[in-house]
Amino acid sequence: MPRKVTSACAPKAPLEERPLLTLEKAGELARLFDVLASDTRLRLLHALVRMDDPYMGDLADAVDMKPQAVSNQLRRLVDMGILDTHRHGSHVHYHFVDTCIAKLMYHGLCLNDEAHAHRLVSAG
Amino acid sequence: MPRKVTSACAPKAPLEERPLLTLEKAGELARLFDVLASDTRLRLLHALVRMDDPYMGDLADAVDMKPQAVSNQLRRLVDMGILDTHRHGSHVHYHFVDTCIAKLMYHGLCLNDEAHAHRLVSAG
DNA sequence: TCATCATTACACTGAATTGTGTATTGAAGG
DNA sequence: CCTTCAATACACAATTCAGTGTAATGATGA
Repeated sequence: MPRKVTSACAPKAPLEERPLLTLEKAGELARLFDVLASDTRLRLLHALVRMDDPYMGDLADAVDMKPQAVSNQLRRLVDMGILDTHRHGSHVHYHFVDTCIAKLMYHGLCLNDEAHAHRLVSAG
Repeated sequence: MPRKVTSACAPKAPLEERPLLTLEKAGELARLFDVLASDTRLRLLHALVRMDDPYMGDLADAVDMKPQAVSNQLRRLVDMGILDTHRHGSHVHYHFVDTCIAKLMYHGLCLNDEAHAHRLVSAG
């Protein structure tokens, strides 16, 4: 079995052709989106994309929040399998396990911009 | 006003090149993802993609939930600007305002599948 | 107008989440 | 060994949210 880093999402059957999401599948997916359903986590993830191998303190500075709060959220992201860590001296660095989550964030951002434009057009 | 369904998201600057999300922007985006951070809403949206112009009762049947609960969630989706409604007799039909949200769901689903495969490979 | 059914509004309960404050762990350096 | 600082664990208070049960609205048909 080839050891391959997934950076793109494999093409799958479109939504219309899939059987209705089971409760279990829907629950998994909901937990995934829930990761991105927080302004704090979104900003942390964005900071991670922008910075090069930052450690926790860097991220706390970037989002201007207390280390405890940032550590809490980062731990959630690690538990979810979104991020991974490695120590360097007394500092703990964070990095993405899979960049797909960033792509998802990007898609959401585009959609949000679209919605804004749409509203401006239709509502004036 | 031309009746046009927007189905593609405009290309934008990649995440790395954008300034760090402001609290406001991050909040908007978080609310967007929060819509998809619920197994019930995901299944309702999926049912909407699969069915042709369903009304509330259809959707309640599809997800096997009480009409009140379904109506609550649908109302949230309408308030968010994700769905729109039109009456047909005593029935209220729901449809997407913009299919981008479905694309986002699709991306999330792919990512979830990928993560599963990944886990199977690395953890055995 | 009246009866009936579909849909929605409203108040409520239980569960989950976030950031805070405090205490603890862990590593670097004298 | 001891001090110092980074990072985390833990309990707590405030907030948010989903589904339930009941009541109200709205349309259909006699």
